[in-house]
Amino acid sequence: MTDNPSYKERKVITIGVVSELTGLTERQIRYYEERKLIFPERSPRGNRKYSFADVEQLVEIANKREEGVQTYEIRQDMLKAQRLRDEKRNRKELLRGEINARFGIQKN
Amino acid sequence: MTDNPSYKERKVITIGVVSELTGLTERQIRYYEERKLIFPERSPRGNRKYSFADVEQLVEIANKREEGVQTYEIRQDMLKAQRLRDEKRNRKELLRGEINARFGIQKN
DNA sequence: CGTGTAAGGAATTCTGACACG
DNA sequence: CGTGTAAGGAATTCTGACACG
Repeated sequence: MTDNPSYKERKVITIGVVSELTGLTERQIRYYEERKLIFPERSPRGNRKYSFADVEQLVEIANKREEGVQTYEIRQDMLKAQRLRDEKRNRKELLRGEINARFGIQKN
Repeated sequence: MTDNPSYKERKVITIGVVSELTGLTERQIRYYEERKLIFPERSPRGNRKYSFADVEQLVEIANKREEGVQTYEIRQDMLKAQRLRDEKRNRKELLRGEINARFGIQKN
């Protein structure tokens, strides 16, 4: 209620706390950012801030890494999943557009 | 899913971020703790950690303060609200007990 | 009472780099 | 490639205290 109720997405957690939460070292967390697996925000001074969603993402990355999956592969999988989500969304919009074309504009 | 999905209650936010989020100074935030209006956890070293629920609580406190309400009164209101919640819970349990006494133990 | 501030110290975080493998 | 570590600096946080009102 403060301003945005999506507690899961708000980037408010510092790297030290993320380290505690995930069991990863700060070095690892920064490295995964370098490999474009995670995208923290920055405070005015430059301190990284993560969301709970980021924390979960990091746990998944950690699991993959334990299985020996390289960061490059993890990134490829992420991109693929992203593409699938985008396509799905696009198909939905396309369908909506067709419906509107035939039956006219209507809310919802 | 990491371990506890209650993002709203997890105490993971440092005082600096809470200050940004609420607009309160760190001095004020610490003072409200001294007056028992807010109860952060502590990191191993002693750094305060707050939840989103705490942040919302602080915003409410800030509003009350702007209206001129003193911290003591705010605390009294909090305690009263807590008592009401407790009583409600107790009445519920009492009722459950009576039902069980008459109709025997049953789950739920 | 509620809040600002200067004080001193300890822990945090950041970046770039060297190391190993 | 993925991670550890020492390096140096800047920002963060903590406590206890003095100040004002």
